[in-house]
Amino acid sequence: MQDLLRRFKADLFQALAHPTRIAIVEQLRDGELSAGALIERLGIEQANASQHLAVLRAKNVLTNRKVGNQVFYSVRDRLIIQVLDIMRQYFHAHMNEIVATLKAIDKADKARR
Amino acid sequence: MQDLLRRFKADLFQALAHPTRIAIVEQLRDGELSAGALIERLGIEQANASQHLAVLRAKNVLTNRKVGNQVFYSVRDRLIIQVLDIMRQYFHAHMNEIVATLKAIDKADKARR
DNA sequence: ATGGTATATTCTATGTATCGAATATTGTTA
DNA sequence: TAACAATATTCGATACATAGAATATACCAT
Repeated sequence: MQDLLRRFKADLFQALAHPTRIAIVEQLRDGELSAGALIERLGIEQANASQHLAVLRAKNVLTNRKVGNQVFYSVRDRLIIQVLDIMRQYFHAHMNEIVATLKAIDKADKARR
Repeated sequence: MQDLLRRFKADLFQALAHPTRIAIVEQLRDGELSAGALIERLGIEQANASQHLAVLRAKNVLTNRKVGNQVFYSVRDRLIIQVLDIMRQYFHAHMNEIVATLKAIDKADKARR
């Protein structure tokens, strides 16, 4: 059981472990949005957005409701948003090192291209 | 910047997105432990533990200090533990569905073998 | 120096995640 | 019904993550 619980948590973290999916959740912080609105705001491919939304749906991070042609998404439980807020605190607490790390990542990224 | 921040958050979630790594962080909740002690408590391969510890170190979730032959690990910032605590709340809030999901996962796992 | 213990790293095989392109589905409107 | 709009799914290529086996490193004791 303890073990299953850990797998569940890991699964949930996995669901959030992508910048685009974080962006989606952040966009939904203040209420629901249609898939189309999300795509527009994030400026990403429709198929890609839909795939990420599917991940978040599968892990029950988001719920959706259909209204005619459109699908509106919202965050199912604000605890998820709370987690993101703590992450923000964490970020502020460790700004210095983090910025250094980010720069390193960015540099590595550019080198790879 | 907003973008880099999201990548940072995603990275941190990624670091926590494995049951073994969650178990490690949970073991360290009340203070530091040596790598050996962790391995013993979790009952996993030495090399595997070391790899997971490397991930957690790389993302600055853990810090370590050497004492002679041994390396003691601890959680760098209790905010991380707070995140896990919120996950626990989340778990309790959605117990029913989660248990169903876990069973499904388990079943799929067994079918795969 | 030699051997032993604790931990880390590298290698390799396998599985999982991601993207964009193409296609399918569902609902709406003419 | 046909055409269109919004969203979802499937596919194929590439990248990333994981486990275990083998090997390396660091420190201690003799």
